[in-house]
Amino acid sequence: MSIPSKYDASQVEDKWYDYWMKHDYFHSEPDEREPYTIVIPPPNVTGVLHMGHMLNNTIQDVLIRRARLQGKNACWVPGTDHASIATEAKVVAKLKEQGINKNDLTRDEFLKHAWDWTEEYGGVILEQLKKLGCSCDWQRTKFTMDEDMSEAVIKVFVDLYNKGLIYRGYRMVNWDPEAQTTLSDEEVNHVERTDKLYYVKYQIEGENEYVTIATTRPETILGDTAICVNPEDERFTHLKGKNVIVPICNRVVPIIQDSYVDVEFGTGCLKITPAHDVNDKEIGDRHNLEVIDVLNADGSLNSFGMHHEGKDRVVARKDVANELEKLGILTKVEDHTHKVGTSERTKAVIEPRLSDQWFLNMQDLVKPAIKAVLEDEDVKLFPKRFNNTYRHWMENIRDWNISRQLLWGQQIPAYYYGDGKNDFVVAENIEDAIKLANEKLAVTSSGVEKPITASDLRQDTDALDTWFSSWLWPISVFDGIRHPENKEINYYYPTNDLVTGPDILFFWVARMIVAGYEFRNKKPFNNVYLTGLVRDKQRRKMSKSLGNSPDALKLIEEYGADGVRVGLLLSSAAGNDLMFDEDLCQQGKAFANKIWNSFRLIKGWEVADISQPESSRVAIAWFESKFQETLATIEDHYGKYRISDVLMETYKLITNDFSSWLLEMVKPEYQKPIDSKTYNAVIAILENNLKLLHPFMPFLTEEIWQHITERTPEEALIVSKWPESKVIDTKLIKDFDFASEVISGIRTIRKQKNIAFKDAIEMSVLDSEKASRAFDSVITKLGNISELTYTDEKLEGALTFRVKSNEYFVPMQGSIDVEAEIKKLTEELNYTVGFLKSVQKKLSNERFVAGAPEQVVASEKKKEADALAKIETLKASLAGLE
RNA sequence: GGGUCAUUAACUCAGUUGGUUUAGAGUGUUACCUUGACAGGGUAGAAGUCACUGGUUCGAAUCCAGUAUGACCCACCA
Repeated sequence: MSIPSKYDASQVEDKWYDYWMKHDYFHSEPDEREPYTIVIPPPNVTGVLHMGHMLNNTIQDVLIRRARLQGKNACWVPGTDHASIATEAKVVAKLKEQGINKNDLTRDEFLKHAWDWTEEYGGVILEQLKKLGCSCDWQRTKFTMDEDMSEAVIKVFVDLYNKGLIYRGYRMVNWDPEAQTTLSDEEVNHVERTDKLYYVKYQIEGENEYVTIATTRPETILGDTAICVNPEDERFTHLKGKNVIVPICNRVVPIIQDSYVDVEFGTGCLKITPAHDVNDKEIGDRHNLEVIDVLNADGSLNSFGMHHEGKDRVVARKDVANELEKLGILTKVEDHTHKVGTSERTKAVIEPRLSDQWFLNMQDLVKPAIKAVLEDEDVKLFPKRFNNTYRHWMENIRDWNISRQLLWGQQIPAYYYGDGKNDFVVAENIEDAIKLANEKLAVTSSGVEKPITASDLRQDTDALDTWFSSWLWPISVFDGIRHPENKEINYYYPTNDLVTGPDILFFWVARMIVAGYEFRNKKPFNNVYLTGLVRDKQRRKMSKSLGNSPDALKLIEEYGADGVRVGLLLSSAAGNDLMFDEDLCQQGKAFANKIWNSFRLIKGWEVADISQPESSRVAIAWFESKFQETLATIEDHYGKYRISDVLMETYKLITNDFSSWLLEMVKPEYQKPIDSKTYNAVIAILENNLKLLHPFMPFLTEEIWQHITERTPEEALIVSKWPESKVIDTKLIKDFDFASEVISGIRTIRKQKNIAFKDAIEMSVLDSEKASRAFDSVITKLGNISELTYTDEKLEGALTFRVKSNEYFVPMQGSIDVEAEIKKLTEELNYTVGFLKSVQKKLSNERFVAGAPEQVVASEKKKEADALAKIETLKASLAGLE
């Protein structure tokens, strides 16, 4: 069989993915083995793969494949999130294109459209993950709106309501006028921008005097119900108890005093609009002020806007300002830079708005989750510094607004039966609701009227926040809410690792920990690996809006999934941002090709029943130790989630130790056969290398694995066994390092003198080091030394080089460039003398000798002795030349 | 306004509790060699006052304080 010299990923990747799928290697069922579980951070069902997904799913796949090789029962649960606000926005936009207005549709009609959309585009992203090589258990694919998942959400809502933790309240919430829904505090981003600050004077009732206030939002003047000053502010003491006239609407409102007002800011005089500002609302509550809401749900002014009614708030702002100017009471306009809340999803400017919403009281829920992370380290965050962020958020947590004025999501299971504020019941289904409603009526009303039936009940029209379903994800994918004692949840939960971006630490990670303790009394996962953001070369965040994110599938097409995976992981320390550069994928691709060709070389050898050369024997013994050393380092890195370090170690092992050294050492002469003992050992080594590499480059490694020899499906690499740790022969490794320096020396001389490798040379050694001779056969082979001899005295008229204090002589015919030799020796001497000085400086410092640990002093003395010995040989050589 | 993190070679990053050579890796770069594994491979080399200023110490890239620059997070000053 001839093997192509170029590795072609496109020919290989789909083949092996199908093969693994066909043999169910991604699928997991509970058994007696130790489980290793990851639940995927479910991407938006209608989303497409971007670089962030590629990064964190590659990491998850690395972890899961390694666990599988370690013989654990590896289970990676994939799925998607219904992402209520984002998906609904897309559906609404699509309907609009078709000339359909959402408001003309019934709830069921709209949901039908949304489901159609989900079925059409949903899951595209999961197909893309397959291209990346992700070994998810696809039989377990979940969607946050699956019937069982929704049931769990509803059950949890009812449970929390019955515990008194969920309540309905008329509160100031974040209103997104574009999506026309409320948002939780976490969904609001504060962005800096420069607006106008308008100074407006209000007339004091019955007097020809004015007070001036400053506002960025003149349109809300129409909702003013007071003017407020600081009671300490002497400039305004004379105004106490007086009223002012609100411009335009000419409402008479009181001047009140509250210490909230900052004397320094603006005019020191604050207009109070309780309906449109959180602080104003609080002040209003303290002073029993009227609340006048001037805005409609879409952000336009309502009838309180008078002749500005119907105008959008932004338009109205200018118009009102103009009107104020005409009235001659706009005294000043200046630029003002401040932070404005915007919607995370729609980017619309958020309006604080009073409305009836559902809230979850977080105060007590959060307690076990704080303890778990910060005190017990039951859940560990990587990198650890996120503990601080976590603490800050958790300790300052406020009640969670969980209702959304959306249709796409789990409908809130509250049923209203009357007009009163408390005429509702919360139940998992309508039957329970009827029962509960009747019970409640029997208690509250004296005369029993006719019993309530289904038609008397109206279900709350709001849906739940998306995160109210995804916070259950690690539990609900195993049906642990509905059936808390089922076999799966008991086996797979808590999961092992969670890999996600720090941007959803609050949205999701923290809330999952809360949910875990509340509903299972157990953490949802042991470790959280927070990846960095993927940035471009100019350090900009990769985002759709900037258009700087490369097309994931195109990258895979060009470099192969393995190449892209390697490219992404080559430089991504946990929690640090990743500067993505396509060149790294190119490096990944070249690496794949390199491994492919090393395999080609081995496969091309003819094997014969001949004796094993000493050089091969020792080379193999060395590599086996080197491999073990690397394996130990790798295990350590894995334990610390230093995934890119794992990859770099593996990369060096394969390109340096394996390809550049081992293969060169055991390579038979051209067109001569290799002995079977060496061949078999090299194959075994190659197989172990493939195992280390498989988590990173699953396709390439499986391809080579299957090329090495015929394998049954059970013998596939993906389900083979991770290499065992053995004792490391450190002496052998050290001896080899020494030998490799000798070989380097020979190569340097060959290069300087232009001696072709095919011309054998002699070499003799003055072995003051008493160096190990274990690798002499290797030195002879790789240096092409015809005769290696040990001598007691310097060899005149030869080229020399030194390793430590050993001297090596290569006799030369013809003249030697004495000048160059002297120069070289002098340079080396100077360096060594300089080095000696720095060591001696330390040693002559009494306080160092007295203060430093014995071990350190000893090592410094050894350095001194080594340097002195080397200087001696250098000086002697120089003297010989001159 | 509060907080977290970063700043080491041209680039991307290591450098673990201060002491294994006068700071490392991968990529890139330079010179030469090589067309019998390798969209290349090999060999050798160049390249860094470890952001800055002080301090602690026998000894600091590493610990402390401050400064500068950048990034991110949190926060209801109109």
